[in-house]
Amino acid sequence: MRMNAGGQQERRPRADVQRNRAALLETAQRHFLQHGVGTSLEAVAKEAGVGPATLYRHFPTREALLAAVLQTRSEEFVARRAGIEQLDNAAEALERWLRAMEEYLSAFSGLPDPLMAAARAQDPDNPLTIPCDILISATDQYVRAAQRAGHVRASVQGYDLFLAACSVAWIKGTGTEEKSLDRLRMLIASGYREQDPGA
Amino acid sequence: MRMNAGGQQERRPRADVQRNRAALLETAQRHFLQHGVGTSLEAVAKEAGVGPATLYRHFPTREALLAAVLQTRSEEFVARRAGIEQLDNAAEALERWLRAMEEYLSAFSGLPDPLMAAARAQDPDNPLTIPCDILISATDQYVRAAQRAGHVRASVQGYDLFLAACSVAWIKGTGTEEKSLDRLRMLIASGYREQDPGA
DNA sequence: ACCGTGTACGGAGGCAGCATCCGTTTTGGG
DNA sequence: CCCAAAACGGATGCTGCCTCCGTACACGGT
Repeated sequence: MRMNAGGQQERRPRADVQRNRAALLETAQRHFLQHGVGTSLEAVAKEAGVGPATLYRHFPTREALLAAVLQTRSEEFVARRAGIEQLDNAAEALERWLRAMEEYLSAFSGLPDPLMAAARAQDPDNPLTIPCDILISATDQYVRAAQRAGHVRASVQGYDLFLAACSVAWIKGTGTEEKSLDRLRMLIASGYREQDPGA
Repeated sequence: MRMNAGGQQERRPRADVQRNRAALLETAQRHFLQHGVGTSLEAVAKEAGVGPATLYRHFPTREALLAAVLQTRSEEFVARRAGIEQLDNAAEALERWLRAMEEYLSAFSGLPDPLMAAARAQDPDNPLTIPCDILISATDQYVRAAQRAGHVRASVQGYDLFLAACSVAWIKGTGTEEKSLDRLRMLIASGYREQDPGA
């Protein structure tokens, strides 16, 4: 008899459960991309071909659905991170990481809001808390490395740049044009970079 | 006979209209302060002692109500601006202006979103467009003055710092603690300030 | 003081989205 | 093939948005 870690009976997951879950994730991702994180969950359920109750059974809250969709998206993201970690230039690694994170955060319009809420509350029941903490601690790593190499001011913390990336992602989500965003990114970069003393 | 600018008959505004409008504005401000810009308009109407239709007749959209409430709030704001303009230190004037604007923008949680939408769309029908444009052009003034005095990098535009202020206000609205906000403000200030060449 | 006009009011109602309950269907092990 | 457990999904109640339309009230004139 199948047993799980807790010593209870284990059954192979039912086929319809997996099917529905996959359909929901796929549809939800499309709707999040198109209409932002505030999209109608009823519409998602209908388009996925399930009733509303099925959606809520799989994902009790909007945040849970969001976290699950982000999970599927994070594969590409971690691959990108692996590429970044091979860089020996800590300053460029930080820069690329921030950009990657910003793109991740602006995947769906409105995504930064629930993420910030999760980052603040530290509620273990909020499914977004974990991905959020990962982002913050990773940023801190890159910042420390760049600081050791003398590229970043000592007063800067990883969390600060996480906030900055969230900000840029938020602004991006409001539809601001790319040119303005670029100038804002430059402004932030000027803010955290150690001024070159050899000039 | 009373005439208005268009040459049409003019009547003194009815007493109940003014009363209702004032009650709505007062109640709306309280609700915006307490629950953010997304607060229930039905609840506002009920607490102001009027029907929903009366609210919508006075303020056809949520943005219209928001703009009217902001209007009443802006008196204190312009007074503050008058105080700033008397400063002869352009760098400090800019700094104080940015801080004043940030506080104005974070008066109600969620306020930056509709404001950014108005800033982007430039829709003349959106009642938030005008206050928004005022903020942007004022920021530009302060930036130019500070640049003439050599305190701010030439690459920085007023709109950039408007965006930055919106960002900080947005983050503030998500409930981030003041300590983190201060570090973010420092980061931004380091970003726009001209590095002192005499060091 | 009263009256008529036109302006403003507000309850009722249609609509959309959220979240849940419970009778029914599906699934897969025995 | 059967049956118990598991999952499904339509129906439902709720809240908030916004509008329509019959009613009440305020104001200017007499």
